[in-house]
Amino acid sequence: MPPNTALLTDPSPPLRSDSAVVQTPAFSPLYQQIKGLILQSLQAGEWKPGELIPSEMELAARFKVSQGTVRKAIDELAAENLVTRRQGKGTFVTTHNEEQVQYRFLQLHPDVGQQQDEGRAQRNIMECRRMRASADIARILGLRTGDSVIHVRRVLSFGGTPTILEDIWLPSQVFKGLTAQQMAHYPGPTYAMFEMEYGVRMVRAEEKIRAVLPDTQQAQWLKTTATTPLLSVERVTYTYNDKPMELRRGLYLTDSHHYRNALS
Amino acid sequence: MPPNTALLTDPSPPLRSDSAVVQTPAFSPLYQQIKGLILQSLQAGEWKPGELIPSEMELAARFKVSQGTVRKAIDELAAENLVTRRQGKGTFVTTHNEEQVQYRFLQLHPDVGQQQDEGRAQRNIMECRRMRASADIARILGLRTGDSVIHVRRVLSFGGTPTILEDIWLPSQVFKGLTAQQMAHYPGPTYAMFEMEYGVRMVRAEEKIRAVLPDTQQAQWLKTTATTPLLSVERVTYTYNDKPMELRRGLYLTDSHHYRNALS
DNA sequence: TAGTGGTCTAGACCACATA
DNA sequence: ATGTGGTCTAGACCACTAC
Repeated sequence: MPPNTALLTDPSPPLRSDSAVVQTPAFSPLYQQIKGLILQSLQAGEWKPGELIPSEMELAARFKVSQGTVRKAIDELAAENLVTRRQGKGTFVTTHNEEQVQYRFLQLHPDVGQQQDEGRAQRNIMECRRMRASADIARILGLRTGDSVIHVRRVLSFGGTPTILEDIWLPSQVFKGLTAQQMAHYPGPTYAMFEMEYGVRMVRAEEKIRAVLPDTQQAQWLKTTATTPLLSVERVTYTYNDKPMELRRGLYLTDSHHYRNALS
Repeated sequence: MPPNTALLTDPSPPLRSDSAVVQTPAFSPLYQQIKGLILQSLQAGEWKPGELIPSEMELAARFKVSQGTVRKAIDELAAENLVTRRQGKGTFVTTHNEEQVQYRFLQLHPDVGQQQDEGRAQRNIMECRRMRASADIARILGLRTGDSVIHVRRVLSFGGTPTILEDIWLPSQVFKGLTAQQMAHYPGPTYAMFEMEYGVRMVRAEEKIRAVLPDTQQAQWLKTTATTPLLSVERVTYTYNDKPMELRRGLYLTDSHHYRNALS
């Protein structure tokens, strides 16, 4: 069988939404096409977060390619943290819940002490209501100015010390009916709640970090002074297809915590 | 040929310096062993930064394994940025020089403007001399308190604006004879100079970030005020075998720049 | 045209988990 | 005992680069 023609019988239109870059005649290796098809199934919710996806052999049969090709496709998905392989058990859809790697996107760590003790952060929801998106928030979320968004403001405390003040904006259309109760009482990461309650899987994020001083109101919320410098962390969180689904603007108190980053 | 026995004829002692974790009888896949051998050659300087390493076929013949096994070993080295593959040309030892990805470890980006215009940063060396390592610097660099280290203090300016104040500590034994002239006048990243002049390849780094206020002296150097919050970035840079070879403590002015980070 | 890395296949066997 | 992913091999062909 000639390569690169196998999947043209598949009823999926050639939606190559990679980027706006002009590509050469769009050569795409077979395993990339397979990866795209698996991605579509993930997006469509055929397999839900935490669930087992079909074995490599099954997928190979389904797509009429060799197991090795499916393997390479899954390898890339695993490298992007979209699925998780477990030897002897199978391949699972990655979830923000029930891993030891909870709080994947939170890089703030205590200066001393064992591990991510953040699991038991106290959440204080100060606000949770719909509003109209300002121009810059709309732009970042890919909405139009004035579109409805949900605004959440909360304080996270570790060991009784207020440490993170966060403003979160979410598109109302997707997170319809989100309440302060949900934000406060869901056991586990907020992103796990988004998966369970709204079927939204956050797969990656980008952060811009600065040093700032809080205004008096912010300083009060964090029980600190207006002369205590804070980390300003703006996070844009993306779901499938590089679609932005959340904007967070956080202020981190770094007296006894630090933001950790590994470079390679 | 039974797998996992192929390389025992090689004159390399089983230096498995992975971690202090107790491992099960130390099963190691063939490709990992190959990876280790290639790594040893990189460390030993058999192939220098920027140079072409032997083709997959040659390495396969040398190690008496299949090309596919060598490929998997190189795949991992490429994923760790230790080598760079270029289709049709070969596999090259990654260098901090002569890439478009210069300044690999510098995450500070201008808020506006095209790309990493940082290439033409002005470097102002304020200090470069040997000193005795304090307890905490010695600990971080894996030295003993009082061992000789070279201390460099410099200011980086972008477009005429002082933006980064950095203190750098390096083990004197390795960077013997480093001068302020070298630090100031080498064209290209400092890490490229370390490769060329001292044969030290920095392969990864870890950063701890906080928000701080400068003291009056630091504020003067950055031509700012003592009430302007700054990013404090402590970077430990590692060469092969997870050996720490540099400590940097930087203060970043984030008025018109931000620290960027991608999470996945 | 020759050589490189990149893709694809097929089959064998190993390690791990579960029943 | 069975099924999963993990490793290893061998060979074929493709795409890119250089000569």
